[in-house]
Amino acid sequence: MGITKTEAFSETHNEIAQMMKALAHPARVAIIDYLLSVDACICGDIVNVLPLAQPTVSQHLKELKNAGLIKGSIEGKAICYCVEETAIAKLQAYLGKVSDKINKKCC
Amino acid sequence: MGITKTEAFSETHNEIAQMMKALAHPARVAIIDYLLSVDACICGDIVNVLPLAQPTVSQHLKELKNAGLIKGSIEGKAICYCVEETAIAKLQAYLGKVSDKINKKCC
DNA sequence: ATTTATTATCGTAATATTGCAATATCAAAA
DNA sequence: TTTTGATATTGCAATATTACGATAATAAAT
Repeated sequence: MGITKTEAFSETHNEIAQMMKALAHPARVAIIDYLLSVDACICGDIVNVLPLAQPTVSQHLKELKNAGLIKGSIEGKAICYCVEETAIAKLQAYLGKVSDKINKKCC
Repeated sequence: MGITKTEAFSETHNEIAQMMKALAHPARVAIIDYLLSVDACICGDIVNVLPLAQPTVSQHLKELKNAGLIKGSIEGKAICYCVEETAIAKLQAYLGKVSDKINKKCC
């Protein structure tokens, strides 16, 4: 099939999965890293930094935005992107809970 | 195409992406959660808990194992799975770094 | 040795993702 | 208003993922 049985899972599980999915591609991880490497919003040069064509980068940016991991504000003829704190915090919270629950009596 | 340009990205970015990908499906997040909900290794009933057929669950378990997120040890005619601390720690470390770098002078 | 219980693999269909060329859009600048 | 520069959208081909029925493999129990 290729279709995920979304309805069959809890909203939380779906939400976490969706954010993880946004980071499930090296290009998107690279984009996040690049946005953070400069300590300001980035307008422009994302495309020049990545080994991908402009439409492909645009697509990846869209996915990151849809998942709520970055936000973009129009700045003249360019668009400034930066990382969304909230989403990262959510992922951290989730992994924190996972980490807490390990160690108990397992393996 | 549908093929990721893996070689074009750093090893780190690829490694992070791969682990994120393992959690990029609600079924796999649910599996992790279930493994943690019982504070011991789980032999058996993973299939009964998930709304998916046995082959599908087996496939998801395989992906989690390949990504290093869980480990499984043969226990008689069953297999015991539990979450791999190391992988979770790596993801936490990554998100920690991301989180640290935000906040500076952005948006 | 057969049965039983549990997990893995194979094969396959349906859908999703990745990547890019071509093209469109949109706002500033000339 | 035409050009220019930056990003988005469309369309398409190649590959990946998801899901499951059928079947195999494995090890304990009978």
